[in-house]
Amino acid sequence: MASALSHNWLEQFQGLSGLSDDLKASIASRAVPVRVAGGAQIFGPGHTPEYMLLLISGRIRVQKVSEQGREIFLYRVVAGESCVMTTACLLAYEDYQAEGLAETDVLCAGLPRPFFDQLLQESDPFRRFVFLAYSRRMTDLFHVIDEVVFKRLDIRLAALLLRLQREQGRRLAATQQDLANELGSAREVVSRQLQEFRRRGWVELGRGWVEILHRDGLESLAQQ
Amino acid sequence: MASALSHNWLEQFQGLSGLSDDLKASIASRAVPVRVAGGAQIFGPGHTPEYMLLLISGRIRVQKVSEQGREIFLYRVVAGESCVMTTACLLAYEDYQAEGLAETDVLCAGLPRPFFDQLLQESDPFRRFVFLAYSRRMTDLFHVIDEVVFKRLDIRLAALLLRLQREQGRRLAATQQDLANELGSAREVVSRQLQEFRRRGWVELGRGWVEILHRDGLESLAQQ
DNA sequence: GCCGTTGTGGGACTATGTCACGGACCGGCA
DNA sequence: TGCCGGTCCGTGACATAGTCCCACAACGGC
Repeated sequence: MASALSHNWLEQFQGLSGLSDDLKASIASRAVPVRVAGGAQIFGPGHTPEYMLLLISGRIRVQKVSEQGREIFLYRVVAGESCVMTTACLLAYEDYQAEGLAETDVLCAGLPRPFFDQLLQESDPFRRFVFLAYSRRMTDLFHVIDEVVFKRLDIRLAALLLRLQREQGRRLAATQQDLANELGSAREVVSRQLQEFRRRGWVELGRGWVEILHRDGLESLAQQ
Repeated sequence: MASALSHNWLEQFQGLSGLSDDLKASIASRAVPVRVAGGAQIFGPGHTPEYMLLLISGRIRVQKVSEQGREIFLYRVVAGESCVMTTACLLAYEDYQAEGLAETDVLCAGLPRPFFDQLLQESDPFRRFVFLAYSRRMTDLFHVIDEVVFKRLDIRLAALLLRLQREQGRRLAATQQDLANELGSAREVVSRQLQEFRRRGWVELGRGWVEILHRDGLESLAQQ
């Protein structure tokens, strides 16, 4: 099984580079490959994982969904990071009211619970790695709260478009519903706001895409 | 110094009751009393604590403040809990965009950083205690996001009044500004909403207080 | 082509946040 | 006692955001 993981996958995890060679070898031999198809749920209500997951490739989107079906994006786990929510599920027994979705096909190294415990006990750097991951996510959540509570939607939308542009290039493949979900808002609101951006000549719109014409306008708005 | 802590303060920390007697004795001997006056900041931008704090008495309010001065309450640390944000400051080096205020005079047992590391290494229950505290706070933050993004303000206000009533009794000592800060909203909005509750006969209002007349109305609203 | 599904635009209304103002209440002080 | 400044509260007018509803265009399967 473990042979399905490339021999040096551990190297991409920054915080784990400080581990002793012994420990690295031990992790490499005990880690189990975990594959998840794009679109599948990795954790969520009634879905407790058995391994601590270290993300080797792919993206995991962590979000919250309301009873009425509105969504909000919380943070994204990318290659080289661990999924602390699965860690949290392993360690505590709280019910998590958030869900993690594989945005793409995902490959993880899974550390079985007892081995994870052992690592926490034996390795100072490993502990630091886990706690740092926790702290990062808390910081992400603080940021979400800050945006949602204190920032205006046009500013947040402009910032989102700029972020997506950095990832995808000038032409963004996203429906207005996708954008609304990312922001925790409603499609209609995003639609109206995009119209306003279009009137100002900042973007062009189409079915399922947004094209950025003038970054400057968006940027001056976003940095407020 | 340590003599200023009562000999059995450790007992009120549920998760630590599973520690060996040796370890308990060791903690008791190494813990340092940390006192903070009501109103003072315990952590915040540019304020890194030197100890992991176990809260023996008093309350800590963790909140976020916007540039325009609006506030939102995130969670509260009460006696028998640890302050994970100080833990986070100890372990990681992230900048925390939240602040912790002593709501009352506060007495903590402070564990020095090296001793804290040692405990994490040696004690399974202690690790569990720390991780559980982290997970609780993440859950709290999820809850805040859920409320802020998806719930209507009248529902949140009703729930807040009911919570405060459980803590304070029928007559709540709080200005409308206090309530607004708790919710991350504006005083005027809270004012208008309270007027509506008054028109319905659910509350009576005064300068600096709110009196609950009919829990039922508030409850039926709050549980939506 | 037809047709169901999805995505977009927009009108009407409600909910929430902001700004501005005045008035009520409070404690200190002459 | 009456004045006075600070704090707290109520409210109108307006801006922003969310909800509900409907029309229609684009798309894909047939």
